[in-house]
Amino acid sequence: MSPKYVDKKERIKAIAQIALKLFAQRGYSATHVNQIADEAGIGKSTVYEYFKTKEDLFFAAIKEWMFQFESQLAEQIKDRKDPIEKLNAVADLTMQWVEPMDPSTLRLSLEILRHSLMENGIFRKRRHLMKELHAGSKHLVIDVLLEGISKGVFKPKIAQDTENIAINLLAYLDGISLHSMISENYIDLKRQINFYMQHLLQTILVDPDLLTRFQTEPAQQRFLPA
Amino acid sequence: MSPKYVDKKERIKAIAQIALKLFAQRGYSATHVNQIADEAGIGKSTVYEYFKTKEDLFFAAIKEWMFQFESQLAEQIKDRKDPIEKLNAVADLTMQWVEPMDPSTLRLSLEILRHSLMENGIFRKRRHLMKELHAGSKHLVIDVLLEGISKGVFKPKIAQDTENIAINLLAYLDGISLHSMISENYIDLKRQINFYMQHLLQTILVDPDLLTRFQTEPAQQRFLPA
DNA sequence: GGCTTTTCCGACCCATGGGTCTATAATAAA
DNA sequence: TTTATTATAGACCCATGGGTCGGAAAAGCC
Repeated sequence: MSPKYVDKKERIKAIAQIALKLFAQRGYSATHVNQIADEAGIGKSTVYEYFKTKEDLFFAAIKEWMFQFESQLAEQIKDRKDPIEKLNAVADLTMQWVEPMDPSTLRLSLEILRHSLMENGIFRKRRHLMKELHAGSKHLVIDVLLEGISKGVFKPKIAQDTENIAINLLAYLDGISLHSMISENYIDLKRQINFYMQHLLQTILVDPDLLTRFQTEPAQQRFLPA
Repeated sequence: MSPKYVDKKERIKAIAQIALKLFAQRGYSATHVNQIADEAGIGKSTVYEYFKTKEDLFFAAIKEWMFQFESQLAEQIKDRKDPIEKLNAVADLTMQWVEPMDPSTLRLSLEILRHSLMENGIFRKRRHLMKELHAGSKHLVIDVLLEGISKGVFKPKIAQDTENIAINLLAYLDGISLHSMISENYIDLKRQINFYMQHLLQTILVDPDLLTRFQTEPAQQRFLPA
């Protein structure tokens, strides 16, 4: 039943994943540590063996969520060679996550937002830890940008701005995803993202003609459902 | 201290207003009935004299919030004569509520969203009561539309669609407000609303030339901050 | 087979906070 | 002034759920 040496990292990850599922279903305060332990088939005390508090567990769960995104992103980037295509991978992956319109995704996003906004929200208290949650994806994007520069596809002078560009892109994708999830009727996610990517590429591409390579349709703005 | 006969309606409203303030500050579960009672300068039991449960109180608070919007809307509509101007009043008022970027507004909106989405959310349980929350504003808009028709400004054939049009307008304003609050940087609320109103008016106006009367600037789309 | 270290968990603790009960204060009416 | 009625709140109840503790079970090591 109880092997003497356990891979703690693995165990923490497993518990966090189960917690993530429940938090996504019921929200933070309606999910009890007991339920998480039950779902994991272990005792509540065991959960507390690996996490100091419920808040820690929640934070770890969200971290796990973001890490999943990050590693999928790394995967996708690895699979493409063209820097433009690699940049596109970020947008594609975002759409893959949002598109299924899984309410869990929306619930989790709201929960994160809530805990960032509320006086005593968990992410409010740990603002200093939040950076590192985004750091992974950010660096992936930065690397793509740098690679693009060295390959002569992106303008050399953006080199000093890679971090800002990465942040802007990821923040935009976060924002537009949330919006899209909240009101599915009003936003054509693909068009919106296309629109942003166009502007971004126009700014950073050495040869704007390359734009046509990925842009499949004219990004006319349409907000209202037909 | 305690007069024998109290205006219950008034008292309910007063308590709901105080509750609203606290809910907006801390969110539902972090606001305790005790705090509400303290803030109101009354005992907790007194609160329970007027509300059966905390959930009832929350619901009443949100109702109060929406009622405030509704009565301000009624006010503004009364003050204008032109049907187009009256329709505009809805958009104007929405902007007035959202513009100050009061975090409370965002927090309340999120809380409502949350309780509509979560498995055991308060608004989930009372879906049947939700209609009546929106009914007031909806009917104000419907009346404006009907008035516009009878004055020959709006097309007669929209008469059968007034309710759908009203719902669409109010839902759009809800959605775009939320979006605007969430990511202040990306959305020019005025332009977005302008854009919607243009389309709406184009659809319902008898004489499209009247459009220029209210449209002050070309609604070019700009998403990215300059 | 002992001995030690690590893992696990059932039982417990206790603060919290939603909700109730009841005695008391207020006051309109007689 | 008395009385009936209503308003109020302090004290209480108790379920809930986060968090702790101490001991048992497992397993590596000799």
